[in-house]
Amino acid sequence: MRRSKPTLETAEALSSGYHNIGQAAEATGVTAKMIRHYESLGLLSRVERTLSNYRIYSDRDLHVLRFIKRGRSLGFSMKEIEALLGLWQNSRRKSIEVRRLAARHIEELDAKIAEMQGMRDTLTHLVGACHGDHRPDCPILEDLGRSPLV
Amino acid sequence: MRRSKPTLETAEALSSGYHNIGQAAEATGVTAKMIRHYESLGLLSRVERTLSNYRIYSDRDLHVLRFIKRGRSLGFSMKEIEALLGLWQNSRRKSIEVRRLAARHIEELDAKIAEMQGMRDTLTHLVGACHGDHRPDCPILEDLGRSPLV
DNA sequence: CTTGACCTTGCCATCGTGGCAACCTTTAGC
DNA sequence: GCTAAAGGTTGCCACGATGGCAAGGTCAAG
Repeated sequence: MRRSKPTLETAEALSSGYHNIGQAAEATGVTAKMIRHYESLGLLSRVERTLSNYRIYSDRDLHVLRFIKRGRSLGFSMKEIEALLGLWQNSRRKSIEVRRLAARHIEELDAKIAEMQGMRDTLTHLVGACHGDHRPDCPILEDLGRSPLV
Repeated sequence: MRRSKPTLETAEALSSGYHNIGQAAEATGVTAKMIRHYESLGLLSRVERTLSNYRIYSDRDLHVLRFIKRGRSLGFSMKEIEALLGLWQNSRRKSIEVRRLAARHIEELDAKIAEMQGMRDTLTHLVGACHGDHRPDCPILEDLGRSPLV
């Protein structure tokens, strides 16, 4: 069974509201590479293909990609984003589940922030104590090299 | 040329101030795995071996391992630690080089902290606006799913 | 001599992303 | 219609720091 229009389907798709991966990348700010990656993670349901095997994306797919991008920019892991996407697409979700997930993420952020602030404060103190000239003496190295550390 | 004491060398080494990898790990809090890894990165100069191919570590090696561990706990990358170790072991170093390295690291920490605080603040706001009950409505998902985002 | 603890090397996995290679398809210019 | 450029396809390797596992060698105690 031969098609009357050999390989035109790509043009068809693009002119009827669909986008190829480059257009999707530009429209969402997600690189083509990562779009394929998210598909492989199962975050984009059943991506359609043209006759010539090009991926085509609907506006809904772009919406999902922006969702992922926004989730990443808020520091969510791919696993968390997967869960959030599931909730987003489930009209019978309970908002408390979303909030729990976000609250847990805030806790993780707070822990990391506190850890890094501790590093920064220690380093700031050490840098302040280092005269920083041509001489070798340096409290920073003394801290790092102090033996037992305990 | 045969040795008079066949494979005793390991015991010899351990009884003359040297440590095998397990002892070094326990003494420094660095896992045996990571000790080998740091060696492969060239951070531990020429690690000695016993006749039976066991690594043996001097007190100086343990000192280096503690230096690395402390550097990691301050958030330095392995590359930065490599540089710091070089300065530490160079008696003709200039303290300004050490301070520059540390100051740059503080800037990176500050940037990451600011980024994560931004995430946390946004999320805290969203979580505060989410009633978090059995209903599906949720400002968190609305933020993630808001189309153009812009 | 056996057993268990500990050492050796080497490979795979994580997580999110980038890069490259080899090859196929579409598009634009001539 | 041919050709070249642009852009799509898959697949593999890399990062950074760490963990895990497997297969084998070694050591110390019973």
